[in-house]
Order: sequence, then structure tokens, then C-alpha cells
Amino acid sequence: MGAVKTKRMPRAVREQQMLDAAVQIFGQRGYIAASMDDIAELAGVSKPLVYLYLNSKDDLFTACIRREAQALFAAVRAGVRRELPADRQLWDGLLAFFTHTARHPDGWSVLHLQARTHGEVFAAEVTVVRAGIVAFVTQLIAEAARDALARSADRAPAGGASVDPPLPERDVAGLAEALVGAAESLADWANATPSVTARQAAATLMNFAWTGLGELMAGRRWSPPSA
Amino acid sequence: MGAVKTKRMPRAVREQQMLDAAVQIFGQRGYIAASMDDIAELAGVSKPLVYLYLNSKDDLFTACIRREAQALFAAVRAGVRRELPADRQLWDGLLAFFTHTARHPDGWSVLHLQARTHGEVFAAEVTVVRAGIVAFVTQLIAEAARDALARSADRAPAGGASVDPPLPERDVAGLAEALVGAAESLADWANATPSVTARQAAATLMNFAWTGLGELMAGRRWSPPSA
Amino acid sequence: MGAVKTKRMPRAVREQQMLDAAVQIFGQRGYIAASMDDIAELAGVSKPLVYLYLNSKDDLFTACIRREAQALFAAVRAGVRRELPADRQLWDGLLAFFTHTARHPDGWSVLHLQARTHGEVFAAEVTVVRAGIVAFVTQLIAEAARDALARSADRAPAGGASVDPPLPERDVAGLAEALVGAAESLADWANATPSVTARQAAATLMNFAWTGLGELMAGRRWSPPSA
Amino acid sequence: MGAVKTKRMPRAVREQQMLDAAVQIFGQRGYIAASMDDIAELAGVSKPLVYLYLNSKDDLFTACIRREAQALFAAVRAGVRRELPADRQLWDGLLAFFTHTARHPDGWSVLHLQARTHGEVFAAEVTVVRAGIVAFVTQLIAEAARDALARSADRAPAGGASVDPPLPERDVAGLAEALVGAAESLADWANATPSVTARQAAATLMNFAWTGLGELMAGRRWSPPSA
DNA sequence: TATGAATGAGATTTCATTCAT
DNA sequence: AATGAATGAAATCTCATTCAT
Repeated sequence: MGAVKTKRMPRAVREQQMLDAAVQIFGQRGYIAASMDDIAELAGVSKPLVYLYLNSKDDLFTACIRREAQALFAAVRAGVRRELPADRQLWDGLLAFFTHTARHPDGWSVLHLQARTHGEVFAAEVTVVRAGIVAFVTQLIAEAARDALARSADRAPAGGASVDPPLPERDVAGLAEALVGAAESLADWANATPSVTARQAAATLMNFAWTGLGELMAGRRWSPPSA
Repeated sequence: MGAVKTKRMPRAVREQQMLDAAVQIFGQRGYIAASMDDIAELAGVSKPLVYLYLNSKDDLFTACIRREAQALFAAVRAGVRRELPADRQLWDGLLAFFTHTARHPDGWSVLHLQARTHGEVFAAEVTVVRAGIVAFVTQLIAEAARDALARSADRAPAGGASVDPPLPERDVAGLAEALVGAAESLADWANATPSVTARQAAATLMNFAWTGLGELMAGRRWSPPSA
Repeated sequence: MGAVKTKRMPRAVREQQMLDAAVQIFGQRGYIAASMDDIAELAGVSKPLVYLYLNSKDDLFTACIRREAQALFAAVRAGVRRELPADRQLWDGLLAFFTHTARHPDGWSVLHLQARTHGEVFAAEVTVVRAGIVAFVTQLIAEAARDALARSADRAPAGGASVDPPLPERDVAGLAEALVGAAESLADWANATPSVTARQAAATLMNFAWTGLGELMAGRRWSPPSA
Repeated sequence: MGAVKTKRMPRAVREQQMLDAAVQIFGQRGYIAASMDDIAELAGVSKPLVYLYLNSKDDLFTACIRREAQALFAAVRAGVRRELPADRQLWDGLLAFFTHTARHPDGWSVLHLQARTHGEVFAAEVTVVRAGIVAFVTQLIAEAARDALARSADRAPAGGASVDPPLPERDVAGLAEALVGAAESLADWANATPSVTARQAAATLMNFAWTGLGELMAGRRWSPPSA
């Protein structure tokens, strides 16, 4: 299962092998349950070499988090073209996201589960990337709201009072949070349900989110009962 | 914080004290990082007594999961009255859910984070309860879809072609999954953001979901681009 | 060689056994070369028990230093009666010192060699006790100087200019340091030279210190009290 | 602080660089705490080269001990002229000794502390050199005793009973041991007390040893030669 | 009902040392 | 003359778990 034992490789290569092994073990067993012995064995090297190159279990885990976070963020960014309409951007981003998490389930587990469960320091690493994604989504929603506002102004010819007010910032933040959270949960669900493809997951969420958002844009909101 | 050291208590009471301590430690430190020493100390008893009553670390953790899962499920069920309209049921359920998770952050951490991070066996325990909730939400959505169908049929008197087809079951499952996932994420978010109340979290999600769902019910869907 | 393996002893007893073993191993092998495995084995217990009671290798070593330092200091104090003349006090103190170091060579090694070689923290522990001894000797020398001054004043009836000036404080400190240093070295020498008794070591140093080489050459010697 | 990284140097030079680095690290950290990595780095070479030249950690440490011992012995011998009177020889030797130990504190630490703390083999290396110094001092004392004997015989012309017997050999050995021990302790003391010069240390010990405390009390002191 | 005493097994980490070039 | 790559062995320390009372 582990890499074929090849001797004397340049450091950069060995380091990648170690990170590969570490992500796999960390992702499947969790930070604490993963043992450096297992990681070294899967990487096909001795334990001291892992320490020589990656320094400590903490550092190794951090390196895994960073690598996987970069990869995920890069995949999403590569999937989106900012010149397209907001809904298309959202769709492309979701598709890229679900595709990447489906292809790298261990990396996704490291990011979404393990890093958040084992200490503030690790969680902080993920928080940075996640904040980037939430910010991106927030921007997208605000953009879409502006578009909707413009369209509805066009439709009401004589400058009537019917122009809808923009969404308050706080609501947008909550909505983005909910959307990202839903995406994360769906990624887990899709990974746990082999019959669900990345495309289907993206479509489900897009339906759920966009149509709902469309209505919000049109100014119709659901109001909680008073009590 | 630990229970006052009182000697010779009936077994049932001691067990609850132990579970209380265990949930707190497991929730804050995670399954592996939590030590039986810490739990016993916080519970105000000796370690052998913990083993006498709860048998092993695994069993103790499982007992925690079950107790917290039952409590959460019960709280949600107690908040919902099945004779009310679907949207009101959803609102009440969400409010109960966010209220409970806010009041029992350690229990929520055990269920949502720890149980899923440390082995299939524990994850399975949660999956059962979660499946119950997803099923409940699925039912709710299907119910609402039926109502919407009925209403639109009423409005179109001469059997027009405009009657929308019901949502396919698979989609409903995905939507329920997305809704529950979003709720879970928002619970984490609310717990990590002290200024957000349970009511606000519920409102955010309700807006996001219901208005979107409402549109779906009316038959308008967002279609992914062909490529 | 190690204590006979007896089970289930009260904590205080076990702790002393552990300290005994630790002093022996630390004294013979040094702080770093001594392994907790060896100490545990010699103490006749498992390693975890050593950690449970003494906490860490550092703490164990510190406990050894403290115990041996206290014992040495107590032995010297018990040997000296402050109401006797200064030279007698010095003799009694030296005798007690050499007797104790000869009886507890490992303890002496811990104090004199190991504690000073392995980190400031440990060295500081010894420094405190040693400072106590140096202070005691300093006092003794000053006392003797005062006596000598008084005697020489008596001898010179008509207040002559021949009254000797007292020793400057700085010199007294240096002398005390030299005396204590010589004693420490002789203790090592005596321990390494089986034929040398504590009494002989004390006599050698007393001659050297009290009479001085110059005087010795001139045939005047200091003789230890008969008892 | 480490040697400038120059490539391709003759073996003899490289070896000295390594020994310099090793003495520094061994002296400051101790034999075991010193790592071959640190030594190689400080010497500015790779570890395999250290092994190629010095063979092993043991051999390297032994080489350090031998070099420093030779240097110390040579310094003392160079300071003494055997044709001068015994007290002058003693003074010159002490001055040379304290000067050397003050200038090479790491070397002194290796000899006096580290070598004696880490195994019989290393201690034996030092013992040889130390024995040489003790022998030299013994000779000096015996010489001085003979002179004193001769002088007192001169003074008592008609074979009086007042001629003192020579010091027994065993006593002379003990005295030499005490003197050397005191010198070693004072060297440590002087190194740890920046305000004490080599000259002061030598004067303190000379007073102590030559005149004796008893004489000092009586106001007679030994004064170092002016040059 | 309750606990002080005790341990087997395994975790991370370090280090002296060698190989192949 | 010199080094980057690699490891066997052993160190400290922790923890779930049991025994005997």
C-alpha cells in the first residue's frame, strides 16, 4: 500500500511523499490517533527522517493543513471566472469545490474535521482559508443583490417608492455563512454517499440557495412569528 | 466546577455526575485528549468507580453520545407541534435546535465534532439520531410540497398544464440534507459568535431556506448550465 | 541488588525507596546517563509509578539533591557545638563532614558533581546549602580572629602599637571559600582512596588550614583532640 | 562564533577547528548534552567529516581532554623556574594555573567537571595529568621541608633535641592533595566571580596554605613578590 | 459503595552513526 | 577532502486499565 521503498531521493520529493502519507493517515484516523510510526511506514521511510524534514508532529500536521487548504482554495479559484454573472460564478465555484473534496477526501477530512477538532492553533490555520471563501461568497451575494436592485429599478419606470432596500450587511454575512456551511455538510454527505456525484451535490445546493436568494432579492421575506 | 465531594450516593446519581463530567471534558478536549483521570477528578470520584459503572472509555463515550443525542432530539420534538403549518413547524424546530445547542455547547461538540472524528463506531451512533432528524425534515418538505401543489391546483380551476410535478424523492433528500447541514454549521457559528442569538440564527436560516424552498414549490428551478 | 519486590506499600515508603535508587543511579552515572528505567528497576517498581509519585526526571533529581543536601547539612550541624572554641568547632565540623561523605558517596556525588554539571537550576539548589556552610566557616574564622586579637592585646600590657589589625572581610570570604573547596576535594580524594579514613582527611586539612604549611615546615603541628 | 566556512583545508587545521568547537560545546553543555550535530555545525563542517577525523564521540571527547590537559600542564610548567626557592615556585605555579583556567574556562570545565562526571575512562585521562601536578607539588613541599630542617639544624648548633622530624610521606601526599584541591575549587570560584583576578586567587591560596590560618590570626601574612 | 496502589503498552522525540557519492 | 540522505536504538513520559481491600 505504501510507496515502494526507493532509496536516496532528493529532499523535496521525500517531503511530498511524507505529506501524502500524513494527510492520508491524519484524515482517516485523526490527529492524535495517527502515530508517527504509521505515517513513516506509509511514506516508506524511517521515523527519524520524518522528524529531520518536518520537525514535529505539530509541524507536520500544520504543513498538511496548509498544503490541503492551498490546494482547495486554488481549485475553487481556478473554477471561477469573475467576469461571468454571479449565479454562474456560484455554480462554478460549488462544482469545483465538490469535485475537489470528492477527489481528496482525506485532505477534506483534515481540513473540515481534524484541524477543527484538535486545538486552536490548527483551527486558526483553517479559519484563514475559510474566511477567504466566506468573503468571496459574501461578495457574490452582495453583487447579486445589486444586480437585482438595478433590474427592479428598470422595471419600475416612473421612479416609484417601490425600489427594494438593499440587504443589511449582517444578513448577508449570515447567509454566506449558512451557504458555506451547507456546502461543507453536503461535501461530507456526498463523500459518505457514493452514488452522489459532485454535480448532483452542486445542483442540490444551487437549487436550495439560489432560488431562495432570488426571492430574497425580490424583497419578499419570511417573518418569524412574534412570540 | 467539579461536583462537591459527597460520599455514598445512589448509583444513578453518580452515573449522571460522571456523564456530566465526561461530556464536558470530551466536548472541550476531544475523545483522545480527554483522560479518564481528568474525568474522574471532575466527577469527584475515583477512577475505579468510573470503570465499575461505565466499564471503559469507549463505553463512557458512547453513553455520552447517546445521552446528548437523546436530549437534543427530545428538545427539538418538544418544540414542534405537528398540527401547525409546515413553515411554523420548521421555525419552531430550528429555534429549539439552536436554543439547545447554545445551552449545551459541550454536548453539541461531542455530537457534531468529536463523535464524527474518532472512529466509525461513534460516528454511527450519531448517524442514527441525525437520520431521524433528516427524515423528519424530509417529511416536512414533502408535506409542504404537497400543500403547495394543492394550492396551485385550486388556483388553476380548469385542469391546466400548469400544475407542477412533485419534487423527486432524491431531491427532497438532498434538500433536507443541505438544510440540516446548514443548521449544524450555523450552530457552530452561533456558538463561536457570542453576539448571535438562537433566534437570529433561526431567522437567518429560515430566510435562506424557506424563501428558496417556496420558489421551488412554485415550480421555478435554477438549471445548471449544460457544460 | 535492588530492593526485594514487595507489593502494595504506602506511598511514603515507596517514595523513599525511589529516592534511594535515584541517588544511587544519579550519583554513579550522572543526571543524563541515568535512565528512568534503571531507577525504576532498582527501586523495584514500574516506571509509571515513579512518574506518578515524583512527577518527572527533573523533579526526581531535584528531590534527590534536596534530600542529600539536607542530610549533609544536618550531619555537620549535629557534629558541632557552638559553645566550644573555634578550632574545636572546625575540627568537629570537618570530621562530621568527611564521615558523612564517606558514608554516602553517591549522595556526595549527586551534590558535588552531578548537580553542578547539569544545569543552573540544579546547581542553584546546591549553592544554597553550600552558601550556608561557607557562611558558617566564615563566621568561625572571624570569631577566631577576634579571639586572637583579644589574646594578643592581653599579652601586650602597656597599650602598644603591636595590636594586629583584623582580617579584611574580603580576605575572610576568600579563605572560607578555599577551606570549603579544599574540604570538598579531600572528600573526593578520600572516597577514591579507600585507605584514607574520615579522621585522617580531617586531620590533614586541619593541619593544612590551621597551622599553615610554613609552620608545618617549622615543626609546629596542630593535633586533633583525643576523643 | 563558528569558524568561517572555508573549503578544503589541510587535515591538521580542520582537526583543530573541530577540537575548538568540541571543547566549547562539551565545556558548556556537558558530554552527553553535547550533540555531534552541534559540534559539527560550530566547527563549520559536516558530521561525517568529524567522524572521519575523530572517529567517535568518545574519541573526540578524549582528544579534547588530552589537548586541554597538556595545555594546562604546559602553562604551569612554563610559569615555574625550578632554581628559585620553594615558596616562589609555588606562587609562580599558582599564578600560572589561575591565569590559564581563567583564560580557558571551557577547557577547564571539560577537565575539572565534565571529564570527572561522565565515566571512569574519561576520569582516568584527567587523573594522569592531575597526578603529575600533585607529584610536583608533593616534591615542592618535601623540598621545602628539607630546607626548613636544614635551617633549624643550623640554628641549633649543639645537636639539641629540638630538631624536628621530617614530615611523614603520607602526610605530604595528603597536604599536596589538599592544596591542589583548594586550587581547583578556587579556580571555579574565580571563574564564577568576575571581580576576582587570577592574582587575587593565587594570593588567597598562598596565604592560606603557606602561613596557615593560625598564623594569619596572629597577624603574620605572606606577601606575593612584586613582579 | 468506594479507593489507593500499581502496571503493560505505546506515544513522541533525539542521537550517534553509516552509506553512497 | 567532503557531504546529503538515512536509520537503529533508546530516552522520557502518558494512559487506559486492574488488583486488593
